[in-house]
Amino acid sequence: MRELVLKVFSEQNAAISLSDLEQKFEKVDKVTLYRTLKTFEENKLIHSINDGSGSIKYALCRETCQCNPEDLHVHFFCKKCKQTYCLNDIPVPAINLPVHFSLENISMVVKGICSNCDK
Amino acid sequence: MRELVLKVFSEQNAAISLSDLEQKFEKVDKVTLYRTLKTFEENKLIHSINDGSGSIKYALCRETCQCNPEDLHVHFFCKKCKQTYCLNDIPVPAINLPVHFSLENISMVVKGICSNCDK
DNA sequence: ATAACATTGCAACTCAGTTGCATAAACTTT
DNA sequence: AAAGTTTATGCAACTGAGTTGCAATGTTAT
Repeated sequence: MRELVLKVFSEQNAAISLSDLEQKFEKVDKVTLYRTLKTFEENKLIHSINDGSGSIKYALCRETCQCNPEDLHVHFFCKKCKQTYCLNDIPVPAINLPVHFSLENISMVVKGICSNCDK
Repeated sequence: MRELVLKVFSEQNAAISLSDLEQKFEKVDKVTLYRTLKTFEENKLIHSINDGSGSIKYALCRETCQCNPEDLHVHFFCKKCKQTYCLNDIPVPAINLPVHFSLENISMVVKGICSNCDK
């Protein structure tokens, strides 16, 4: 099962939600896929993206990714096709936090229209 | 009712979720508060923040805010006190999107420990 | 073959957000 | 002031994502 899920991810260029996954496998239980995603996430094969759409999306991490702040990239949510994309080439800019604020993680999601839908 | 809700917001320095609000008014229906939040948001009195905690938080907009990309500031979610704060003084940095990507909105949420909990 | 462990599926639940409908309150118009 | 219209509130009920417990099935090691 995990191999199949991994295959789906590698063939996909947009991020995937649990229910997206469910629809790719008609006869697999949601819970199985849920747990697969959790396992993958724990092992840093995939990372989760909260794009504000109401469901958490997941996308493959790159080989070197340790999900540290310096590994993070910007995500893009297209309002038209409702897809979320990793902008792997755009790192999340560093932020100067106020004093005594520690940084563990940054999430940056841009909303707009993607190049495909813009035509 | 709306006046009371607005008062809660103005007395609060962290963002508030619907269920936070519910607890501030023991005998007001959740739906009323829900609709109040929606109305406030439409009229740009408050803005919503998706901090990944599972519930949408709201905080007062500043007088001049039109919720345009250039009005946006960074938000901070403290893992310890579970509060979300507007870092009003830290604007969301501009991003160079790939060609043909249009920008409508950016959300930037930093996770870590806030100055209060860091002591 | 048996025991130990891992994976899957079913049912059921939580919790946030949401909608419809009925009632109640507040204005408008005559 | 009475009748009508609009607006606000409350109740019930639902959706959809995410989650948990437990039983059944499959896999691996002894």
